[in-house]
Amino acid sequence: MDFPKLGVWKVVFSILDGAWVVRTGIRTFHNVALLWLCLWFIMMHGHSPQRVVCLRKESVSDTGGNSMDKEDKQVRVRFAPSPTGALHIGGARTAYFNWLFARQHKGVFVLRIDDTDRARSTEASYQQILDSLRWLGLDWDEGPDVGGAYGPYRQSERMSIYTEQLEKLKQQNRVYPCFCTPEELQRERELAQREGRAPRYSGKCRHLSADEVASRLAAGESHVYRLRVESEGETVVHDIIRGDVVFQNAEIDDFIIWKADGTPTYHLASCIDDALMEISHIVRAEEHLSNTPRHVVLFEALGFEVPQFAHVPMILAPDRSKLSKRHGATSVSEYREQGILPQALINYLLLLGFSPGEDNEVLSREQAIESFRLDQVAKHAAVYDVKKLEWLNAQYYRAQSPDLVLAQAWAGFVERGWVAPDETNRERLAWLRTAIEFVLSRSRNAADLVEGLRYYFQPVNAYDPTGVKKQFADSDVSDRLRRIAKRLSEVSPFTTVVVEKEFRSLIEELGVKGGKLIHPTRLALTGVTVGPGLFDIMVLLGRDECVSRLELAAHRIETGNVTLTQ
RNA sequence: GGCCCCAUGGUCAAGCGGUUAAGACACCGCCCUUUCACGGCGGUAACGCGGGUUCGAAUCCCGCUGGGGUCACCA
Repeated sequence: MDFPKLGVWKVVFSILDGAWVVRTGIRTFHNVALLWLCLWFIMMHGHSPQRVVCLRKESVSDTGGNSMDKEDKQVRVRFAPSPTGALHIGGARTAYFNWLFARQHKGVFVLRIDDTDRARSTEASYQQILDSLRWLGLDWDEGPDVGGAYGPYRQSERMSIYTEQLEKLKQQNRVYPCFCTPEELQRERELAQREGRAPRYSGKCRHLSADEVASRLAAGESHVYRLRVESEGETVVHDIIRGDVVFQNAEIDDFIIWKADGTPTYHLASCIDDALMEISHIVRAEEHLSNTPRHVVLFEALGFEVPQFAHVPMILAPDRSKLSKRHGATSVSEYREQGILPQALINYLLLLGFSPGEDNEVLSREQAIESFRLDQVAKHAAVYDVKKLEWLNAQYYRAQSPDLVLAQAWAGFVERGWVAPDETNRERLAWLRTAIEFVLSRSRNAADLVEGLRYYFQPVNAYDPTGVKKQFADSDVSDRLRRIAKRLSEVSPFTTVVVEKEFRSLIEELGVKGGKLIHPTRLALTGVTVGPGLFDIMVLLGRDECVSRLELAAHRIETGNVTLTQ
């Protein structure tokens, strides 16, 4: 929008203002005056109010578009975990946002392993991170295992590249060797802390004479390299989520970019890789925001273009502290072990810090790609809520077909001895499928399913205590159970419709309320008070089993053994 | 402590100067039902505080408070 038009727009908006006043009620003389002014303006210019509204809508859609689409530069984003532990849910979300952004812009999602810390990096962690990402369905286009034109993708394999870039900086006198020992620096930091100063490097080695540097280097004295940072001016980080963030250069000290052991620090390696891998947008956790001015300075020192940044907020524990082990599951693999479905976890992660709009919060990966907007990611940290994750999991879990659930749960069934590993009996499998179908709608996860299925496979050795109090209390309850058993033993065919008919006729004969028979029967048959429809359970259990369980329960009630059994 | 970021119900989160301040989870009722779950209907519950700017502020500005991050030869 060019400048002269702005004035016109201002007037247009004033008119809209006036229209608002009319609708919301005229309260003040001022508003009345404004209304007349508006009417006058409209008449003078021959605009109807509808026309004006129309103009505004156009202006909104003009400025509301996604500016990314206009740039033809390819989107390249990366997720760069350090293999020093499991993939954290915070990391998973960062990876997901990167992935979404890449997929949405038909860009490239790069997986890079930031393992410059050789002491803490482990192969097991590397494998676990890859497994977790795959499980979540976050596929990468370039990475250590799949290769790509910008490899290698493990920093430990890129040492020659870093050395080369360091040489470049040395030649341009952008860095200088620093001989201060860690202990010395530690002492200085502590002193600064005590005196209330910012703990910043003093610059002691910055002005060493060329001779001294040469001789100390020749003597093989241990040293690091620091970047010369201008203390004048300011560095601006353009952040897609937060807008411009300004840092005074005086706040940035001559930070270390090369360690004494001859390896680059994270800052150096990361910037070199991002530049050389032509990363267009760095989407990473908020904890890096404070480091970003250093990175901007580094990119510039290296002579590289500065990529765009987006710092996504952190995920906090319910007490608003940093998420840690004591808050329960924090890694993707733990959720996986707990029976959380990847679709559910990924969906939940999206909702943490982003609102897809509309009312639907249960959305597929494809819908997520479509609705995701990086610039609309929340600025504030989110507290994670297991309850909502579990609810989402239930949504996905129940939506699965019984056959799929059967396949997934099979190993667990075998382990419990509920099915033979090589079961091929058609009736048995169909029966199992039906049992699952009835329990599935009442299950939030695999553990619920197992619980709901238990009594089909195991004898009832305990009865729910509150159920006993309520349903087994009547003096004639054991007698009723025996009569039910007797009646059932004569039912044929033993199918839901027939069983229910017989059951209900017995209710009538006895002249009691349905619940008086139904509830004790359920408890006798399953040991619990909840579950699928009673007649469905009966048919699945089979006539003989029902009869014997009813008689056993009756016997236990009569002998007072009902609460003692284990 | 310096610097940086942030602030709407218990939690997630709409909102972009005029709204009865959405929606979801959780919680509480009611309905459905042989129980439970699902589902349906309804309810409780929020703009951290103080100053401005404005006819009008959750929305813009300043301060405070609170939370978080960072200041490593970790990433």
